[in-house]
Amino acid sequence: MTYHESRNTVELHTSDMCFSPSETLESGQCFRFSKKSPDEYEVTAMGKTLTLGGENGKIIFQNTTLEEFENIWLNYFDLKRDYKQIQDVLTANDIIMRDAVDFAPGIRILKQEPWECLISFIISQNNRIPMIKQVVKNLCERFGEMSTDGSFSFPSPSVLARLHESDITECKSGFRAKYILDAARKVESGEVEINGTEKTETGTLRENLMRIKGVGEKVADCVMLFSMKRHEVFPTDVWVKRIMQKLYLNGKDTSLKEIRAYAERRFGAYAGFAQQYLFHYARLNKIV
DNA sequence: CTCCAGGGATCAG
DNA sequence: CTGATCCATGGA
Repeated sequence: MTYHESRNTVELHTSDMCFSPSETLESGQCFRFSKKSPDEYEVTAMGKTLTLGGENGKIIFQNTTLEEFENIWLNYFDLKRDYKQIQDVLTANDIIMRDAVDFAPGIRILKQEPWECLISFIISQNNRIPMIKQVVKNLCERFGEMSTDGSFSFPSPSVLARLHESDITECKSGFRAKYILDAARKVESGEVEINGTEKTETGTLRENLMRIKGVGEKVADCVMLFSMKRHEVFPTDVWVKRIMQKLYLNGKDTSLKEIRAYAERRFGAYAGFAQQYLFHYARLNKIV
């Protein structure tokens, strides 16, 4: 992997072809991005707005510098990790995973900011991706701070904690407004720690997150996988449940708990990567 | 009109 | 502990 800067853009060259901006962004991990052209996405994250595009080993990062690329985007897109090795392990003796990986080999597991990720996945419950994006956008535009480039920051826990539930409902969050408020209060007060949790054991971290109203196992696992590098967890939603039952469990109706346990046993330390390949595969192929 | 969405809280058994 | 029902909102 090599990269170089020229005129406010950074070009990234990879030989393994395990990074696709579209596959990564469209795989349902993050919600503040938009498609600018068939091959260009605008992402707002880490307090920055980035435009990126390209496929097949050559990715262009616009509106950034070499320093910013190395300090922020390399980490955010998890570009230092060897995904070829992960795919090799997952697809060894697994024809199902072979198909899922081949369908979108360019998916990366992002390293998002925990607070934004937490609120995003609280909003995600019983909701659809376009609506989740809209609510997140509303929160940012109403309560975030506008930066010089005109984009909005994600509002901090202290800002949201001081709001009334009705302020949040106006962002079209529906019944989740009280959950967002509870999350803001518990993070703001320090009752639930979401930063500097690297040393916390995954099970303990999950229990802590679930002290927030509106955070169950699935939301907690998404937050841990997409913002805390807990790659051994296997967030089990309806899509993952359906595809696991269909492809791995002979179509037998199986509880979420059992599916999660089965997957964590089968995929081990790479369960989170497997989950993301399977989710994207199931959703875009409309597998029932 | 009805049905449902990257679930979870609540309540019944 | 497991299963059913409800939840705001908007698009199909």
